[in-house]
Amino acid sequence: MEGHTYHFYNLENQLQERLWEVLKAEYALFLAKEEIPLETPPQPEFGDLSSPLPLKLAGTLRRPPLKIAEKMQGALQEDLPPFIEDITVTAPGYINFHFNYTSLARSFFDAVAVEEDRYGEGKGGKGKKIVIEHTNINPNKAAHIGHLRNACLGDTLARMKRKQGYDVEVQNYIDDTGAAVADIVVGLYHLERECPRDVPFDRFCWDLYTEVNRLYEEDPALKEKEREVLHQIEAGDNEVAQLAKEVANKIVKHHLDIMWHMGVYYNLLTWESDILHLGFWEHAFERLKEEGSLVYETEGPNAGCWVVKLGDLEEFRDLENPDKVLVRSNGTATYTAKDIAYQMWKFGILGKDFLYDRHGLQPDGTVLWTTAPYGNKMTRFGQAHEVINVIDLRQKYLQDVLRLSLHKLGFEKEAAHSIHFAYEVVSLSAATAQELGVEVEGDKKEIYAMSGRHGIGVKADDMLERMVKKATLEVAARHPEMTPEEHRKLAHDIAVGAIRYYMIKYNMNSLIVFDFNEALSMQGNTGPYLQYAYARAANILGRVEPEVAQVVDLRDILIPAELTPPERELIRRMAEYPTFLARAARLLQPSLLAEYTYDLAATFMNFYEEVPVLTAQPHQMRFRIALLQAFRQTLGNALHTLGIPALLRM
RNA sequence: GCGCCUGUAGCUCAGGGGAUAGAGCACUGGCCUCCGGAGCCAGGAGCGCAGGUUCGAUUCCUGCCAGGCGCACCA
Repeated sequence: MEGHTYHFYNLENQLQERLWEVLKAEYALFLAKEEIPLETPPQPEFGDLSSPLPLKLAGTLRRPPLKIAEKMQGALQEDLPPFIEDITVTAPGYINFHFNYTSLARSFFDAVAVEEDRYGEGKGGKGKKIVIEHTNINPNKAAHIGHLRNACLGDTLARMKRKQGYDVEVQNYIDDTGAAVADIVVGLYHLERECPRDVPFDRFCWDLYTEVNRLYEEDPALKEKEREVLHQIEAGDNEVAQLAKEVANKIVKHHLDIMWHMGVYYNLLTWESDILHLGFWEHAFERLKEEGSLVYETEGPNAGCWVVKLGDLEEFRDLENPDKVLVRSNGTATYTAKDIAYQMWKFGILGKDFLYDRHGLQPDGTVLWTTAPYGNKMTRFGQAHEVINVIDLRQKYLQDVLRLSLHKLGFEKEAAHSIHFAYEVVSLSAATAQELGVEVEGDKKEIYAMSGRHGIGVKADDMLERMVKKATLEVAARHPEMTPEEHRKLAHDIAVGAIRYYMIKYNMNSLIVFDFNEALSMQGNTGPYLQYAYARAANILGRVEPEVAQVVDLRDILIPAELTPPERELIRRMAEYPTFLARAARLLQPSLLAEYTYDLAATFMNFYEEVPVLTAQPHQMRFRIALLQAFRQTLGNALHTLGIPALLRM
């Protein structure tokens, strides 16, 4: 694509490219470049990177794999990236690439020197806008660790996509008109509960929500009150609706506060009440009726409803009643209907827009906007190429309905660009459930689901506070010279690192069984381990004599012809950062980047133990200082992508 | 009943058609005259079961077993 101007960037892609070319030239074979296998060999004798491609092709080419490997080896040698110094072939048919680490280091140093904190970024997303919706906590109670997983995943995803050049708009949807808020209003208004002065409002609501739901079961008349409140909220312009708005506002404040503590920021708050009052659905309804894609049923189970027919789609064929009702026989819209209108707005195809206002400045210095009943017109929001909804796996069916409905309603492109970022939920281990006072009894279950309705769950700020406390003890023990405030500040950053890493290190299909013991760990494969690696590197660099530091420049530092194994490993890992970042962003898989970053830190830890820096010979010391500078930059960039604070001391 | 997801070391998880399946925790034994021991090195132990496809399966397909979650004119 770019001729043969080699750069270590996407080292693997370049080798795939070369293999592809050779395949074309020698065998007139065309394979998808991503399908050309490359792997890290188990033994150093087999090189640094190798391909079993000949084995794969032996069948189709009807030749012994070893012969194919040898022929390809010959062709490959005619034009090699500078950091490949040798190609060997081993039985039964592997092509092995051996790096020239001095040349690789040169190329890598150049890139870091030029790009600095942008090292590793890509530009594949240039000119494309993505709307990412995450957090979306019902504004009726304190946030818990399940919400934390959602926010950490969503925020990391946003950071990764931004670093691929995408224009990312992060939205946090606030359902301020739903049953959840109504239940709190029932408690405050009808049961006349009051929040004690010394209790944070979100915590008070956590308990109130549980109480109200318990009372519903005992007293059906109270459940009637919920319906009444919902009607009043929808109608607006009354005392109850006002109270609901107040509740939602206060709770959202708490939610934003904890998320900001976690380093999670947003661009826009979208309020369901605005969607409601602006008539998003009614507007969409008219459009869809005009286009004839909605069906009015006159018979069958859905008689009297407007539906979207999903029965002929493969996903829904076997369902008992596959069609989705959007407008009930009483004329009201279902939740899915509103969701469709909202999704249409995100893509800029609704033909209607919100009004906007500044919500305020976030701690990172960016402005948070909000939809508002009496705001201003603005054109910058929505209009996405791609929409990613970060919602747990349990919503899969509904998200499928949403996407397929768009498809059936004639918005094929938008349907194809509607992505459900689905992740498994967080549950509680038996030990943690017990600690929270959940009745464990004799049923011996291993895991306990969290439940807002039943008040079962670990609150996000309890989690953070416990983590901070633990980290404070550690920091205070190590740094008696620092003030308690400094201890607390550092501990906070460590806690954020620990929690964020914990929340994204599992892949999305993996159910997190939350256990305090494990989650509070700061050893091994954890966030603080990454931060510790950074602090150690920074510590060495801080001890470099100024006159030495002056002469170390990544761009012209002399790189020894012979490098030690830990040096080579470190160079290789660092050079892989752009590849991993791009892959994690493309596959929407934050855990891949977490894993990479852990490997990078571990590789450095090994280097740290094995290779002296400040006590080495002058020329070697200078090179190793440069290596550490590059490491600090690379790890720092990776940490930034993960939203984990990089610390000079800890 | 139908659909989706998951079964890998004692525990929590990576990996994924190819050369000896990797981490962390826990356990055992080592490592500070040397840049911070939140660390490093070493050790034991594992792909749910049965078929199939393939030169090659832990990976792909089918069935079974076990667990989780979904399948509204609720939000």
